[in-house]
Amino acid sequence: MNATVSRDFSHLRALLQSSKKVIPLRKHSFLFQEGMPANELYLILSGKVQVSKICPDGKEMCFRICGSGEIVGELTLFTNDPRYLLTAKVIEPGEAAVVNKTELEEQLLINPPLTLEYMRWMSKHVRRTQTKFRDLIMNGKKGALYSTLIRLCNSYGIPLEDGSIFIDVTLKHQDLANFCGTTRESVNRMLNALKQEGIISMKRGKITVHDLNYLKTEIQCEDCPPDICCIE
Amino acid sequence: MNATVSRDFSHLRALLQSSKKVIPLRKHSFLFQEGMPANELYLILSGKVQVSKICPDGKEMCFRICGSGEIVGELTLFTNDPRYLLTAKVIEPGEAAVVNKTELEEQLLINPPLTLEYMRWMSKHVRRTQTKFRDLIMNGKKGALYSTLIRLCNSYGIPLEDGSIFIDVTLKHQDLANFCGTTRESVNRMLNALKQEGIISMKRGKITVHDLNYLKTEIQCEDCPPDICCIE
DNA sequence: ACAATGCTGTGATGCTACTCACATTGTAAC
DNA sequence: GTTACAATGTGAGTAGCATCACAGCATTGT
Repeated sequence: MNATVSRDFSHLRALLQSSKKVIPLRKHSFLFQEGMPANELYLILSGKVQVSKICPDGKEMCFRICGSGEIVGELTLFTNDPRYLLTAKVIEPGEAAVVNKTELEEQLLINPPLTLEYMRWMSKHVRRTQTKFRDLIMNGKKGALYSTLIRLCNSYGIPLEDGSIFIDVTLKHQDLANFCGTTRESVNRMLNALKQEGIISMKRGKITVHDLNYLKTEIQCEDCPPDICCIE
Repeated sequence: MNATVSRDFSHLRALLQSSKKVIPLRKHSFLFQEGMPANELYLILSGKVQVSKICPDGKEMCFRICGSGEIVGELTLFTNDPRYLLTAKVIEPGEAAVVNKTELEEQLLINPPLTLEYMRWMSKHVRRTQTKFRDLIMNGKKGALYSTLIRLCNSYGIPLEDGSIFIDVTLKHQDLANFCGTTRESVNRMLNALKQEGIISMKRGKITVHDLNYLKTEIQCEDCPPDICCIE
């Protein structure tokens, strides 16, 4: 994942990294919250940040988990809207580089290679979202969960010797439910069913997927490349 | 809607319109289909085109309906993927301007105002998709349908004297179902319930919404601007 | 170590939405 | 107009999920 980011988006990353301002990410703190004035965006250097939308009725919808090398807060670029629409919560401590929004906008307009990278990145973003759409809506809640697990594998999976994939992110059942648009209880039941079948196992809150193919065939996965089929 | 497009995206539109090649859109024909080599994109001059993804099991997921002034096929820009991922079907005859993909890519890199417009457009795209996500996933199938109706009003609604909104697109129940990720029967039942309540009425396959507010409150609409809350 | 708190597991219950089946209505073609 | 076919309407049965309620564990802080 990070390899992909650095290969394809080296200019963008370099620019963001050149930022002098680095801030610590403290667990459970917010990088930004819905409604806050949006003047900057962030490059995650280490740690993990969860981006989600809080609904008026208290429900939460998770969109992304961002790790090292990923950009957060980009949605306010080139819009008139001066406020964040989403909330970014730190789920694993680390550091982030801070970039001024106006500065980046200016750079993007005069630096063709940078422009190209940014456009390429946005295109990918849109394609990712479309595949996710299909998964979350077309195959019921089971499809939504399986898809989320597959995407977690592609984004944060560490291959083990026996072919299993260890997902190196701590997610509560409630968090998974927020990704899938379902309930904690449903996630719990579905995960337990998968455990029974030996498809997955869990240890200290982290999931290992033993049979990724089972998940893929269940949701009629079309084997889109891992840089499309991931947690955005 | 079209007013918005021309105001915000005049450069982009002008470039696309300067294209010498114009093709007719014949009803039920395809502008492109999934898997076809993608070398060009299109500006709809008149008529309407529906963009959707066909799933392996025969189900269809609709993403957009594009009318005059809108750009179709943009997702292949700046990607290595030489093929269309979606299918564009003509649902109302008209004409489209054809633009070479490579040409547009080159233009985009050397023409800053154009670049700016394109990025702005992509940002909007992503934001639209995010709000749609919440609507389709968080409030059940009723939320999905109501959201689709609201978006249709914003994109293709014609205000009537009595405050009602006439949606000027002919959509079968099955098409609406494809937008919502539900079934024809469910759409039928929900629409009939809305008719009973006097919220909507139908005439020759087209819907008139009499009480848009009812739909909005039912899905906890946060009144996002119409250029975000629309059929993409 | 203990209490307090948060997370996970599980049954019971009811609503939501899908499926299947078929009737009715609308529409296009001849 | 008549016929054929497509689209809509509706009932019955069922699967899928949400909800509520509460018990068992695990983690954290003091």
